[in-house]
Amino acid sequence: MAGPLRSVGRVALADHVYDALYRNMLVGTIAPGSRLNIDQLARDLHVSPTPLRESLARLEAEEVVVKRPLAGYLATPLLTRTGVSELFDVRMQLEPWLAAQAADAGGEWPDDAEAPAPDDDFPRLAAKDAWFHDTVAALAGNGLARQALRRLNAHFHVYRLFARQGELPRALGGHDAVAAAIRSHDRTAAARAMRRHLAESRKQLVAIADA
Amino acid sequence: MAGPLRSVGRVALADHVYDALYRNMLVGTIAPGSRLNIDQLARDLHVSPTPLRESLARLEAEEVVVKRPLAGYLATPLLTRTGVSELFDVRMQLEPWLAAQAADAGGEWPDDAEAPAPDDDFPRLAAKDAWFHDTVAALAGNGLARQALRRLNAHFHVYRLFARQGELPRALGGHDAVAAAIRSHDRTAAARAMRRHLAESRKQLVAIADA
DNA sequence: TCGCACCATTTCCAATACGATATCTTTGAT
DNA sequence: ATCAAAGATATCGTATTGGAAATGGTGCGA
Repeated sequence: MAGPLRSVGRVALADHVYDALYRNMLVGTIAPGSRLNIDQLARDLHVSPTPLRESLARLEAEEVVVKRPLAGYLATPLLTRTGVSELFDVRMQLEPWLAAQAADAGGEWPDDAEAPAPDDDFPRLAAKDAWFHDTVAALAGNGLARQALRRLNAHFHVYRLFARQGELPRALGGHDAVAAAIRSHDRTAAARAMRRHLAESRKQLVAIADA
Repeated sequence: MAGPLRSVGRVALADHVYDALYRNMLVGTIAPGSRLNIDQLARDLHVSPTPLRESLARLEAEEVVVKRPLAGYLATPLLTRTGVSELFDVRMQLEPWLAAQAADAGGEWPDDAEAPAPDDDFPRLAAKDAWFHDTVAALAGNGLARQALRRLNAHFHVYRLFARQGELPRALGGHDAVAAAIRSHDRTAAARAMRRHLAESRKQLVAIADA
């Protein structure tokens, strides 16, 4: 017996390859805009081209890489200033609403929330940031919205921009206010706190992203 | 000048396979929830398994198919009532705003807009619906929002639901009002018209989708 | 010196075959 | 009829091949 028990962990090799590529692009081992040589990557990751191509297809669907037909894949270039602007315009439409929904919902803000620490490195900060926003979406109870938000890869783009400047985000303190509002089930306060947090992040990012 | 001119047409076979699968799922040749046998599909489409796996990986990232590791791919099941509800909640956050932005923007509503006709079949209606909403997003000038909207695959899910009932959507008349408001650059009217249109569609769909 | 065309190399893309492993189905026993 | 085991089937990853296109470098000509 033991039931399905299937979704404990991923089993497909392509999923691990996907994670490896994603992480390497996040931390800059694979630079934005650089070409992705399939054969070379296959050697480096010790896999055959097949799961690699599969991973790249998925990454392409998420706009983490771009595909030039018959010319290979590229790591998606850094967001320009207008790109940052567009990204935060979309987030501004979704996330305050999600925060409000989360405050309404019955669920409670998890206790094991680890606040971003000053000595966190980029990957850890990115993970915590992604976790925070994803948790808000999860509490809101709209799976599709959560997916849509996830697919924006906001933390991915944001942290690559920070990494270029060697600068660290200052706006992550805003997480507390949002969490507090959700905990006290205050709809409008949650939306407002999220709006403030996003506006803060946006301000710092447009200053970083030129062009 | 003249630019690369490269993206005139797709060249990768996997892209054609992707389109074929998508279309077959839209019109019901591949039923919702049915299994997708890779070898069989490869024979039917006269391609090798290689581009098929790539296409399926992309479709999986877009949630058009679901992957059960070591057990193959499934055509995504029909949206349940809560799924429809979630979908339209997200659209309600994005599309009225996009319509308002489109009304603000300098661009004009294209003349060659073909209104949905009563004798259109499902694929044609789905195409026109998708075109309409995508055009609004395009005029809004936010490429990321447009992508995010596209990735929701709203018309895909909606038309599969209609197809099951053999029923045709009644709410497509609302397109006119939105287009008119955009043409006259009336922000609030555009948003309101889009909101009405979505509410109308939603009403008809939740009636169709049980569970 | 600069631009352009040409050519060789590299790379992508698809096809094919095979082995290992997990799942699905069917058969058979209780 | 229910359950379990065994065979059949499919997925998954590997390895390799060949063709076609794009890239990068070289040399010629203006």
